[in-house]
Amino acid sequence: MKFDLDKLNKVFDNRIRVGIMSGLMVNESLSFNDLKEYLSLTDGNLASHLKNLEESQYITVTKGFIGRKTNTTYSATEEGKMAFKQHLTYLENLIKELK
Amino acid sequence: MKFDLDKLNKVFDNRIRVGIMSGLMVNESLSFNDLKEYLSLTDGNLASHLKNLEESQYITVTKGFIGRKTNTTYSATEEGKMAFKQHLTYLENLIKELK
DNA sequence: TAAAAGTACTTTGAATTACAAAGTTAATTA
DNA sequence: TAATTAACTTTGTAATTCAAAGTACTTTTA
Repeated sequence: MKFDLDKLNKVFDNRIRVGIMSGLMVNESLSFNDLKEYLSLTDGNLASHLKNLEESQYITVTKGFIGRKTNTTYSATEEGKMAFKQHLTYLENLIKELK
Repeated sequence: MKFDLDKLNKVFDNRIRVGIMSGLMVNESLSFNDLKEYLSLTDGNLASHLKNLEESQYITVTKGFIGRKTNTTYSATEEGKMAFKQHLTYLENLIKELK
């Protein structure tokens, strides 16, 4: 039997990106500061993981305002949601096998 | 709400180590070559991930023979099994929340 | 109106991690 | 005795991760 490593998505091989994605699966969108607080990260670290997810086309970025303050929000794309679900499904199957 | 990153075990933040552990959850023990074939890895890469898991005390190493050939086998420790289960349980809860 | 603070980054640099490839040791089989 | 096998270790490079500092722009506060 072979274990197909490629079924586990490399993008999600990181706890922070898993955290971002699960936030964005439950919430239609989250702001930079929401995510920063949600995950207790520094600006730079958060920004770099968001960039990674954006480059993978798993999230989209929308720049807007709340009142007069800038407000950037992030949402999971359909592709991102599917990829994340697939990743979790594969892990879920692992779990089942182990029981 | 906060996402507790520490509930996701850093040791399992890697596909190869997840693969090794799930192999060792299902099989009482596996040889170096079993694992090498199971995961399609080079010797060096496999050895380094095994070392990581051993240092984390999640697996044990037993050096023996099959006939006259050397045969090293690896097994998950109780601690390793628990840690891996906990990791997967936390992911499982994530999955549930997303449904 | 000048200074301080907030938002959302980017840049820099260091530390850690991952990985392939080659080398090693010791036994074994052709 | 030469080649093969097992299980590594070493070496070196590339990629990843992360904090901290810097930036640009706007807004609020003193």
